[in-house]
Amino acid sequence: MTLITNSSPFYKNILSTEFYQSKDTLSLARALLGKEIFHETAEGILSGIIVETEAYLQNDKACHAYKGLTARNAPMFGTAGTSYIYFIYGVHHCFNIVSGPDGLGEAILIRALEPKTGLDQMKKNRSKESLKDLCSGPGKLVQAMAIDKNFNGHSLTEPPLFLKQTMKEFEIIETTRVGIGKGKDEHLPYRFYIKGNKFISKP
DNA sequence: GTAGGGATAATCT
DNA sequence: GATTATCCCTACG
Repeated sequence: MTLITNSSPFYKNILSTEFYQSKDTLSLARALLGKEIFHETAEGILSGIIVETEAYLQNDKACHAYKGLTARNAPMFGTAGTSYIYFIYGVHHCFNIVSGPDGLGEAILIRALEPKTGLDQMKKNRSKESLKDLCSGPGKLVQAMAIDKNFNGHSLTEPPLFLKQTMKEFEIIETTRVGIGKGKDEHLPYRFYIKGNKFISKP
């Protein structure tokens, strides 16, 4: 295993707290597209580029924080740029990036990644061979990237789990969110993805 | 290739 | 006791 020190070029271009705090949640959901998530694990480095996001705002009925602070959603009220991870359907975890000022319960769900680094390890984690099956959904990417609930509340400006700038260029498609029930603000156009990218969870 | 439904448990009422 | 920001397998064209 390669030893990486804090002065390594590998840590250049890590997105700072200022990046997350300088935007409202909808703007950040767009800005996160094209950024690359890295996870340093014992089995090596895993990474993927964010190709699909969904925003959840405080005054939005589908938001976990809509009814206020609880034990589960507490990280959503913390500092922008920390992670919020929850368990859903008794089966899957979902990975979110907290947004908005402290005390406001907003976050962005990461719905899909384009796998980049550590492809063999991701295939093992997922028991799938096709690249399209590795990260094309919120539950899938958490499994592929070996993210677990211990990262709930982790600052994404620090290893071993962090985001970096990339040079990617693309067009953004805006549409409605996935899996939102009736009467829960399901019509809001809070889902964003990279036009033409084949690694999104659905068109 | 697509549609339908079951799995499964933390969280909140 | 109901609900849930999902995934995967099976059945059928």
